[in-house]
Amino acid sequence: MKTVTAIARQYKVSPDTVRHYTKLRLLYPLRSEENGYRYFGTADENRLSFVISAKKLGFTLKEIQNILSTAEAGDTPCPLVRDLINQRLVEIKKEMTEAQSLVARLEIACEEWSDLPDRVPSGSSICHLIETWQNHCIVVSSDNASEEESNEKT
Amino acid sequence: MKTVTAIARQYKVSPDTVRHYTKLRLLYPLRSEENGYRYFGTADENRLSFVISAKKLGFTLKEIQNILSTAEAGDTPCPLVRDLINQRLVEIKKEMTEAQSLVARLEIACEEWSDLPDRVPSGSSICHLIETWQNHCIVVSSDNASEEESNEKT
DNA sequence: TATTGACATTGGTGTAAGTCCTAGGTTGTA
DNA sequence: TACAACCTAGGACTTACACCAATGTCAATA
Repeated sequence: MKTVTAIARQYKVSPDTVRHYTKLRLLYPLRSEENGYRYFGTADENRLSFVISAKKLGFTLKEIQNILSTAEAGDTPCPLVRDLINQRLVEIKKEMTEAQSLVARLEIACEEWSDLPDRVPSGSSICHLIETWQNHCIVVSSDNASEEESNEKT
Repeated sequence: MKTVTAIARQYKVSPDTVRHYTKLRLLYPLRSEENGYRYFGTADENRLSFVISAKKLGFTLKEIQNILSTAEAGDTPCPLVRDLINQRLVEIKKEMTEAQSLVARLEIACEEWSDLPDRVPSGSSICHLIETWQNHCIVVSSDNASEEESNEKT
């Protein structure tokens, strides 16, 4: 049975985060009748571990809540939760691919930026970094002109 | 010269986001004297494009602000900004590696979860998903016990 | 035993990066 | 001229916390 700080330290999150998750019922520690302290057991440790990982995959706490309560019902995931997870997995894979190319571009742009020490601000283009960035962007932005995602209300 | 909605639509963000960035001086459109409308030129388009990408790499708007103003000073990046970028690049590469293994684990755990339809809640372990998750976690969590990152105040 | 220091509690405020809403002004097309 | 689709400002709401302040608890030590 661990206290807030103990479990927080172990999982490398802040005590405030642990309290926050407890408030949202992602964790449900025992409560000492005596002093009101929260005490966390191994079930909570496992939940916390899952929450942390799921967050890294971009799930919101609400979604994680959803997944956990379904999971703890003991049965198979309901189609809704299955879809939620699978959608997120597809998304994150896409994001990772994009991030990879962005990393590459930023590395190039940043290098070229510092390799052009005294180029005079040449009228139209003031910013070397952005300029270089755009140069290495052309391929990406051209197939950017396609359809897909909108920014409507859900 | 594009209006808020026009540029927002082009870069697949919300008009509110564009206004937000404008308020933070990440973009600086012309303002019509007549009706107060914001009008964005190609320089702003380039900035917006950079902001969006940088955000995907996990930079905060404040950091992006910082990078942009240094960059637009026309010279090479100051060591501070260089460090900022390089640190973030290192971090994101780490995060991506971790995310990859998390994706793999979640896929496995989720599959096994739905493949165990009617296992009776067996006393101690109520949750199939978490259980499976933990099983595939052991390797990771064992070298988790090392030193490194703390959660102190900066 | 008294006193530290490091913990615990609640409740409240602050932050980032937006979203959403209200209330009203503008523009362009039918 | 009416209507849809835009524009403005301002303020409230959201998520996932962080950071107080005031106060209570506990274990070790002087």
